[in-house]
Amino acid sequence: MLGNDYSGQNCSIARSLELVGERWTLLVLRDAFLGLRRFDQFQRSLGVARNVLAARLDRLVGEGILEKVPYQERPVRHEYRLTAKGLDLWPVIIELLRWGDRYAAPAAGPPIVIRHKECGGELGEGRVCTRCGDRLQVSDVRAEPGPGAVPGPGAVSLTA
Amino acid sequence: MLGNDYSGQNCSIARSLELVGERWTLLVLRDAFLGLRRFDQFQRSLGVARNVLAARLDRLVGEGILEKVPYQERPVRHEYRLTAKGLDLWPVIIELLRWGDRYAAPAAGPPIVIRHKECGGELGEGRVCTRCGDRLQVSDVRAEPGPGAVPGPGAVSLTA
DNA sequence: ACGACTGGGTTGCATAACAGGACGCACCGT
DNA sequence: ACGGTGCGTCCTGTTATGCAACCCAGTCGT
Repeated sequence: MLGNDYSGQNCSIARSLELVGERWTLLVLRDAFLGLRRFDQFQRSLGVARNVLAARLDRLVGEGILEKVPYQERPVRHEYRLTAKGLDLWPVIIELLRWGDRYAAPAAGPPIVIRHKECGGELGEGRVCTRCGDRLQVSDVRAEPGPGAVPGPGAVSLTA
Repeated sequence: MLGNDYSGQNCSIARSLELVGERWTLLVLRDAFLGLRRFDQFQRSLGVARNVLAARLDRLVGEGILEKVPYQERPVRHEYRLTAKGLDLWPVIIELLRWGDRYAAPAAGPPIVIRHKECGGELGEGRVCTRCGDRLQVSDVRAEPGPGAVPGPGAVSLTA
């Protein structure tokens, strides 16, 4: 970080931002929630410089938000998965998504819609399903292309 | 922003972060939700460089998240207030606060507690009051010093 | 009348972070 | 042997940030 970090703030928001507030970090996490796992997937999806991506992933692993698990030997390859701590950032991501949908979506509508897997209802205020009224967790939903989606290869799964 | 902005992402999260994801911006907004209004209040509270603060406030005013209203003439002095668009960022701030409380709070506990004004219950999951079960809006709550608070002059009001 | 003070900035410089591209390296398929 | 993939590291130039100094209008104390 820069010389003047957010310390001395005694505020949980500042401490959260200290961990996930760096440029690209929340977008890496968004992609992780969308099911991306591997270095190159993140890199292609974000277009971020590879050194910066490596630094962010390392940081997130160091903070226990992602974990690096080998998915093959010879050569050893790792994938980055959300830990419980990382999965708990889901509400933050969702509220950013909702605000962006309301105030910064393309004219066509939101590019992504979050739906309750069970009943197909959309996720609404307070992360409650607008159809059945359940409070939704990350594992209860899937992401679908919305009216403002553009075609192209996109990940879809949202769950771990 | 830097050369490579988050554009080309067609994602509401990226668009949100484009507006509020810069360093200090979300902390400025946190302070605005805590009732701070004036340049010097923000500056003292955050310890941010004055030029950076001026740039962030200008940006937020330009995006319609804050508005600059005069509170005296001769000399003209302005204060920065949250607009409706800005107030709608409350859920984002709250979820960051909750995550930080869970994973990055001091041992003593969270420095700030959000309570339902009417019944005194704490704000819980999904921004629902843990006592009376109401879904809470920004105007329904107040911020109080929590177990991990440190003494000192702090704003408290949370509402506009 | 004069200097100090306050609120609200602007300017200039040094440093840290970022973007972009080249490079490395172990393996795999052919 | 050769090209390709997965995952990075290194180098270099550009951008943003931190920091301190400065400015300006008005107001207050003496």
